[in-house]
Amino acid sequence: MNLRERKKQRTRDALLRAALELFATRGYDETTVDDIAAAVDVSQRTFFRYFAGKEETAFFVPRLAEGLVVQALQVRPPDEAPLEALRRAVLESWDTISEAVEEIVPIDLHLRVYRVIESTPALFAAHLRRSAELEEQLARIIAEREGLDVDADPRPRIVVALFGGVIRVTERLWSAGDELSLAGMRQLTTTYLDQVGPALAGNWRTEQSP
Amino acid sequence: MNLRERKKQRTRDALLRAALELFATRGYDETTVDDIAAAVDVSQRTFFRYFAGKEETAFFVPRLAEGLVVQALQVRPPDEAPLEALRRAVLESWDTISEAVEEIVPIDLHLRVYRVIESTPALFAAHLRRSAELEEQLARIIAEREGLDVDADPRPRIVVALFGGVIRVTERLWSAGDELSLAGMRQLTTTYLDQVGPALAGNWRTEQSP
DNA sequence: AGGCTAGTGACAGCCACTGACAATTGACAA
DNA sequence: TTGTCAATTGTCAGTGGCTGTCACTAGCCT
Repeated sequence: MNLRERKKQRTRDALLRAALELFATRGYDETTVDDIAAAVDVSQRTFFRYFAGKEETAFFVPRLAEGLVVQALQVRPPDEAPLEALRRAVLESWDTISEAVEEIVPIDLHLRVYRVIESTPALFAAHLRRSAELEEQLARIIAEREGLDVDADPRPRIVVALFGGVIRVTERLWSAGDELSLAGMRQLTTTYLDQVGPALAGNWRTEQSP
Repeated sequence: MNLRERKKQRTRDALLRAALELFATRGYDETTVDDIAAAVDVSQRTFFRYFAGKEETAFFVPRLAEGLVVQALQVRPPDEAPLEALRRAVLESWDTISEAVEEIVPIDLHLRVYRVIESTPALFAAHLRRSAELEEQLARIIAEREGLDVDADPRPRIVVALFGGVIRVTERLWSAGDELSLAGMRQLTTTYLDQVGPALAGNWRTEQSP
């Protein structure tokens, strides 16, 4: 790796970390691109040469995570039921995420940023859009596993939509609570996914939720 | 109604219609607030006195629609199953929407704008966020119907998430196709909702989708 | 060593949006 | 009717995200 390359890499990482640190402490809207650039002592123009926009920095880790989920789902044994495959793919990817990112961004920092994402309208909206795109990818993979045509058969998209919905509900709850750890997220997710059956079956009034 | 009030109303409607017309023909990003203001011959500042932002104009009709859905769900007989109540509330609200809006915005214009919403990243993201907020409201109503505590029992949010997911899938399909009518939307929605059961049950490979 | 080029900074400009202040216009009472 | 008050509007200036342009500098390669 060149000196030039290394320098670029360092600038990029510095910008990223500075941005996330500022978002986590001061808030997203309260952080200007000039602030970020100043923290790394480069011009604002340089920031925009590394990132397409302020938003992109906030979604650096989520972006990596999405890639991991897709990969994980692709290697799931095809005889698993769709919901089961999705569940395992997500849980697996969380096992990998720390080591995949830690070098560049301390995952603890990301967890703080995640809270900012959930509580900042502009970021939350962007988050949902990214999720929608991810779900489209997942639906295609599921369809392929099952030997179906995504555009002809609604079922892959429906299952993924249900799964994504549950994930989003747990994300909200998790980020609103104070158990900000991967373990906590794991816990919440599994219990919520276990509720899918009960939620869709039977009469709620005759059965208690755990 | 005052002359003053009437004048305000007229300006507001004119801005709204001009904005939607421009979005539908030229595209959202290609339309500046100055364009909209100029089309109505008021200053840009006046536009911002009527609307919090460019985005707000694009979501005028959806906003009304959301209100109708909430209302419709609230008056559903409480002995209906949650998914059934949601389905009927939505279909009912679509019966009402035309007459509720037509005076201000031709519903045909809105359908064209809706396509813009789905195909413009910034608007699509905003749309998803609005949907998330609506789903939260619906979940609370469902919980109340069933005599449950939304924050203690996951099931209301899960059902609503599933329902919302299906709706969003159909919205995408509908806006991507060329049957841009309320009837077409209705049709798609009912058949997709009918697929929820099959999608979650049984083995996909042994059963065909209609 | 010297030419080449990627990376950068400085500057100008667009667009969404906001605050402040002055001018205008409708409302309402004397 | 007229004068006063309050609501509406336009103008101006400024902030922040983002982009194009251009000259300059620092690392690369022969």
